[in-house]
Amino acid sequence: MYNINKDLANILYKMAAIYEFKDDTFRARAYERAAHIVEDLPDDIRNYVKEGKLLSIKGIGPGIASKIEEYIRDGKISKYEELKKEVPEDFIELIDFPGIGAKSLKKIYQELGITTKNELIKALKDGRVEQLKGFGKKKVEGMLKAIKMHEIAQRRMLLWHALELANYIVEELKQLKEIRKIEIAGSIRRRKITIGDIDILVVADDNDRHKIMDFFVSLPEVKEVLVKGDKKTSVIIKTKSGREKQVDLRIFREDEWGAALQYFTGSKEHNVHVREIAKEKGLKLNEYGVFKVDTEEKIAGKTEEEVYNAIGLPYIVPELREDRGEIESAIKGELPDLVEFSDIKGDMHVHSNWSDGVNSIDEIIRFVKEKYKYEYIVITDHSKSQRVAHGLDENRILEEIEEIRKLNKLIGFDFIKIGTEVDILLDGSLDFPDEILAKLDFVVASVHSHFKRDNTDRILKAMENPYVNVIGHPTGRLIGVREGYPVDLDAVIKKAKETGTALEINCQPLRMDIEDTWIRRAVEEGIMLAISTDSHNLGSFEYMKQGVWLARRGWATKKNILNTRSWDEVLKFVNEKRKKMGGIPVGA
DNA sequence: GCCGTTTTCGGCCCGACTGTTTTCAGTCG
Repeated sequence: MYNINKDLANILYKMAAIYEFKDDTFRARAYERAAHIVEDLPDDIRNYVKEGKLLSIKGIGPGIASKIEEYIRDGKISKYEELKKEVPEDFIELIDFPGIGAKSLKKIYQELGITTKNELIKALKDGRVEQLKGFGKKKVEGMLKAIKMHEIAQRRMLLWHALELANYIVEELKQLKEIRKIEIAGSIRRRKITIGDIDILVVADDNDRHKIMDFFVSLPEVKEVLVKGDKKTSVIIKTKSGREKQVDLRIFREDEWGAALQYFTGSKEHNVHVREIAKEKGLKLNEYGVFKVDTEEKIAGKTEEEVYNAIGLPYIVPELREDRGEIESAIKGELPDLVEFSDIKGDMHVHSNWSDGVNSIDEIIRFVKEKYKYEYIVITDHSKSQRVAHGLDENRILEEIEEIRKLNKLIGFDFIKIGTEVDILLDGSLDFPDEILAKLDFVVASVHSHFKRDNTDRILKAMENPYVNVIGHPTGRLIGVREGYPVDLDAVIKKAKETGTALEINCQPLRMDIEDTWIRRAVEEGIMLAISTDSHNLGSFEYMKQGVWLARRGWATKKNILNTRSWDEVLKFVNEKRKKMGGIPVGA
């Protein structure tokens, strides 16, 4: 999906970097904050401008607002064009490399006249930088390493993979009996869909710190030690699949645990906001506890609840900690009661070997009934246009319906519901005629072709079909592989509300589609969401958990999620739409 | 550049680690 917000945010980030270079730290911070806000907006920034609401966004004042307006009007920001001339082009990028700071770059620029990345690398290697006052051998090595490492840091890992890696390290560390508590913090704990690095926190006695850190750096997967102290150690881990990731380990005392967890779970923006509130109340919050500023007396720190309560807030779950209004809601006592995995009653998007799934329906039944407490599974094999996926034609799906009826009879109840993932064709019509769709219990409709064009019209038309219950993976994006196709999700949400159609939260690690900010918009509009695994094999059913996490990051409660309902209630949802849009009710 | 039930000016989160230093600046998260 083409997104002007992301482009604008990028420029604001670059302006922040330039101000950092110019030693204008606070202005840099303001731009960085604004960039972050723009990036997070669910709605197109142009709508805020149109409605004159730009200045009502906290963190955007008259200065940045006028630059945003200029960007929308002229496609550029003249101040940025001006600033770019003051800083070598390569350096704007280099400032954001972890391990290289604006101050060092500035000194190298001023004293050596270096302006490009390649010249910089050369000067670092031939000893010119090392001669500068304040620089030395180690520092030069560090900068070279930072340039090399940048690529690793840029390649963010998918949540599911990062979690597997983090869990493995946790299991290794648990061998040490000196570790009394251990927890994964950072963006993994907040369940962000991609992960930069891994933060692990432990509780141990002061005397055991060295032993733990020594053990940590000696793990066979550790490729490089970046820093090693007795409170904090950072390493680069290389996984069997060749992926490299930074892992930080920090050790705390028992009575600091809650403050440490709170601090290192972040987000940075959430923490800054929380600490501002603490400050207003004459309190100081750091990773060791909550303290009274005047007397230095420690008043909280053992648990996260205690930390939040000490500064007058209720506990805020990690998934909400992004400074997207959760603190204001917490103050008002209006935090949502988020959906949980245990609320899930079924999976509404599953492929069997009738199309491109690996397993037979029988195998799926046995596996799912054993492992999950679901009341139903909807089998949604592909329709005929998906030739590569062995999509079913009209005859084959009728055969599949018969097979499912037989299998349900064997287990004594209708555990398997009959569905399809029907292709939305180029003109917005569907790959099955209504007569076939009317025979099914549940219909997922998805776009699988023409990813370059704006697909809003196709999706809106598909939603008007009385038998379409969910729009599958609404944007079609594959994280780090393919941008989503252009689609106006605001229009889709509006149509969903109008027609009684749900939107999917697709749990596949590469998809995680739709994103949290859009889920939140859907929740605000009161439309229904279905968390679905889109499973093609038995292992994929486990992804339901990360779909629930994503929904939680979008502030979804149980009532927003269609598959927290019993099948009778789902049928009501299906039949309401069929009635409203002129279709035949299920089973009629 | 942004923000404000102590402020429209004067603040802007806070501590660990490293390297280059003899007490601290730079950088990170």
